[in-house]
Amino acid sequence: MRIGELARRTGVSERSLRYYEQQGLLAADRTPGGQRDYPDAAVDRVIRIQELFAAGLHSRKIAELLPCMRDADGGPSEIADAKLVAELTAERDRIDRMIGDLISSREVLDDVITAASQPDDRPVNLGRPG
Amino acid sequence: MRIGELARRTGVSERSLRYYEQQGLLAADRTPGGQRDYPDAAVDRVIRIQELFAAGLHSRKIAELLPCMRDADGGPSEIADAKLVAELTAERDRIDRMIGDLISSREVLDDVITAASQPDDRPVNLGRPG
DNA sequence: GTAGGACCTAACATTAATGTCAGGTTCAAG
DNA sequence: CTTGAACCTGACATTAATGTTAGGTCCTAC
Repeated sequence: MRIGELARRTGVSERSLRYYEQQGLLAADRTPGGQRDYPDAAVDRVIRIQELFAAGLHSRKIAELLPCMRDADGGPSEIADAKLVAELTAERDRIDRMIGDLISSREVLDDVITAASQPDDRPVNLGRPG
Repeated sequence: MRIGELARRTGVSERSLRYYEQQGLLAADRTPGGQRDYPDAAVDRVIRIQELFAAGLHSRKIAELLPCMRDADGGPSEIADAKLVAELTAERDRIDRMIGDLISSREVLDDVITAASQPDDRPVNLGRPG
């Protein structure tokens, strides 16, 4: 598929897809005329890349990580070396802390939303009065 | 307490603490000489602010949200209006998606880390051979 | 072959929190 | 008083993904 369709199917801008290629995250064949031609598997890959960005990994680390992932094709094409394992372990720990922060923030938002829906002081009543 | 101690106790840089003040997130009294003087409650507040930043909220939204939070002092000083509730609900949904992404990314990292620790192809063995 | 949409590269802009530096002031201790 | 650490303001820099624009090429349908 070409870049427009991939963008549509992933919700990622064409600009970002080209950036991913530039960063070595996403390869594409080229048509004789020079236009990018992506395999179907690119959809999953792009979604994975977005998740990793959302998790706060930088493109370089994602580039190192991707070849070690098991994708639709089968097993990983590389095994992470000790240095990468150490880095990924640190990232995983950071992600765990981040999840904790997110859960905490979610509660804060939820409290404020709930307080606005129940403006009086009486304790939260989970059932309905009747 | 002064800014240096607050920075030490929260792990947030002095630069960021001043920025939070500038953004209306964190108030401080001033000594006669003009130096910031924070109450003890500032520690919790700064941690909360950091969590909200980590959750991807921008400073302006945090500034609107903070007065509606229940803090150590007691109840919230304001109730979120309908517009803010709508925005916070959208943020909460985004956070939920983000948590999902993070969990997904965490699994990816974990797989790669595990694969590197168990380089052979045999299925994962949770016990020890002996 | 031509029209128009989709695509190409390249360059510059943006955002938002944070880092860093410079030049000056305050504070606590001797 | 003086000294040195801590603090002040203000300005500029950085980062990293993404937006935007310009000027040109490709592709499909007619």
